[in-house]
Amino acid sequence: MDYKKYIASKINVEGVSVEEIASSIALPPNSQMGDYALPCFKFAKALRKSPAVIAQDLAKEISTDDVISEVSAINGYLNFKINKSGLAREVLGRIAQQGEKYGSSDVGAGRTICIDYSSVNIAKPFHIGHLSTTVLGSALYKIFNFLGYNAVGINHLGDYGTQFGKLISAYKHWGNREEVENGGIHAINDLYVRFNNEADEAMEKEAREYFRLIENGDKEANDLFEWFKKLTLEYVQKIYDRLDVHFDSYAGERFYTDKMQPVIDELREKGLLKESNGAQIVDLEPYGMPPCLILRSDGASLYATRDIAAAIYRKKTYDFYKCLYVVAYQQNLHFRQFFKVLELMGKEWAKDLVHVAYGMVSLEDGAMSTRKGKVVWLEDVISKCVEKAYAVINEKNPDLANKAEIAEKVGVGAVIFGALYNNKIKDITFSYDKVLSFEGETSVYVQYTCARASSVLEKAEGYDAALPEELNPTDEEFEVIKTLASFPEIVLDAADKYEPSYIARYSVDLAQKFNKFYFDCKILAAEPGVKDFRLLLTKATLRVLENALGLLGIGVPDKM
RNA sequence: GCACCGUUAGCUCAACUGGAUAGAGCAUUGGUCUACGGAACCAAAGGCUAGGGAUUCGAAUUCCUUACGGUGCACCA
Repeated sequence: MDYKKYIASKINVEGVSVEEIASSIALPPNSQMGDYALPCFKFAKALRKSPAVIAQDLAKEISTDDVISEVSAINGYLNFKINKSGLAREVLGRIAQQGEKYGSSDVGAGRTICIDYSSVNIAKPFHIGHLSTTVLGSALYKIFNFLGYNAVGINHLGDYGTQFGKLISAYKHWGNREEVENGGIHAINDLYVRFNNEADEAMEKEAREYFRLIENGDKEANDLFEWFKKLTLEYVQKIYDRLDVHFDSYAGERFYTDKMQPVIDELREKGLLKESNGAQIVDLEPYGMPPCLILRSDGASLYATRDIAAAIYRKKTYDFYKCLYVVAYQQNLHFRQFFKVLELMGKEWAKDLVHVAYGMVSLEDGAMSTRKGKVVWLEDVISKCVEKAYAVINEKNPDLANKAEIAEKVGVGAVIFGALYNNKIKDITFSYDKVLSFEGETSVYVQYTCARASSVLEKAEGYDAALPEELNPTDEEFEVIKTLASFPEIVLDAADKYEPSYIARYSVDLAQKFNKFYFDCKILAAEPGVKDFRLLLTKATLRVLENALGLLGIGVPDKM
């Protein structure tokens, strides 16, 4: 039940629609005032009465019922308290019935949403800079699916470019099969780094030649490239498995090689292409942007060319409702440019392309630099976190059966949660201290809350799942109930703003309220009727915390 | 130089999108149920929301401006 809408339907203000009123309804700063509030200031002009008088008049008109238990007017606000027993019954009933579907919806039914995220580069290991796009995109993928959309996860592989010519050149000079097989992606990366440090003019020339050979289908060059690609994908798949990240397509840059010419033809046909300093560009001066480069002066295509081709291909293939690009804000201009080019080409769907921009990751002593070896590899961060989780479990709960499995959930959860807890636009300074902190606003805190709840439920050994007619929740209980009730709205907001952090914060908020309840109210020792209610509340909280963390890709152990 | 983003407690961040007394965590100090898991709970202290102007009944939130920081601006992706 939508309480805002219900309340709005009872309020009659001349010339204002029910929807408008519903959207004006806010939550009071503290629950002594009420559960919902309508500020009456904006009606003052139209009604030619003071807000305080309006609120008082409205308060007189509205009768209480089995939903609204109290109406009051304070300082121009119309405050509502809702029937606690009714809300508690309704919410707990719904969670019990919907279970892991609680919070989901069918608002997205029939709509496809493409999400381009993670987009690994072939031959480059994952460092913490890749974490944001991967877990943000993955969370959005899960959230949109949860809301009934058909989400399509796309890993737009970075598998095209002169760097692969460099890599082959480096391999031919310094590498060998055995070393690469054993060393995997890091061995490949070392070769690439060495090329950048040591290559002379001759090798640079050779690299360009190798790249040309890949393009022209040369067998040896392509076999090497495919081998590097295979090793890369095997390596990243292990990380994706641990992070619970999935894709429906791995169509990367190379996939669009033969799809760019039609784009160039179309641009030329529509008179958008212009020559400038030997290159082919789309002039974006009228829109206050630098030109978008389509072809280099040597005729080669560019980043934007492929992205335009990819967008057209995705529209044709998936007929998306929206297409998201989860890419750092560094590339803001690039997205604005090629979105504009598509618009100029007459693609009315260009408005459905969204750059979901997020902040950058740096190290405490400055920006990361692969060449200087100033990098933090993602697999190292994950291992350290899992190791620490294992150590803590060993200390606090040495007799647990499946410690390694639990440590994996806790450690990996901390890595994901740390990347999703803040607004995505904020820059992050990576520090092990922060990631390894297991107290306060962390996934570990939420998981711990779940373990407590599980433990209580286990000890309860059965209870009456039917709620008594009349519940009189305490303040602590009611705070939990209200928070449980708001989950579906939080999921919608998170999708609307492309902000998984809303869900991460919600999970901490719910856990805090539950812990307060847990501390203040005895569950197992409570009198029979109350005990059943509290157990149901505990079970519902556990369910919703699992749903929330699940949307972020974080598992919940029942003991830890 | 131009454009975009950011600036809130000692630190890291919130603030339901313009609403009531700006809230959490960490760190500091002091406390807590003879426990259903102390990875918890409570409390104290900590704020001219970077500065200035404007709009509004009402601004951390919108607009203008200044400062500081980040990012980007033609053949890399």
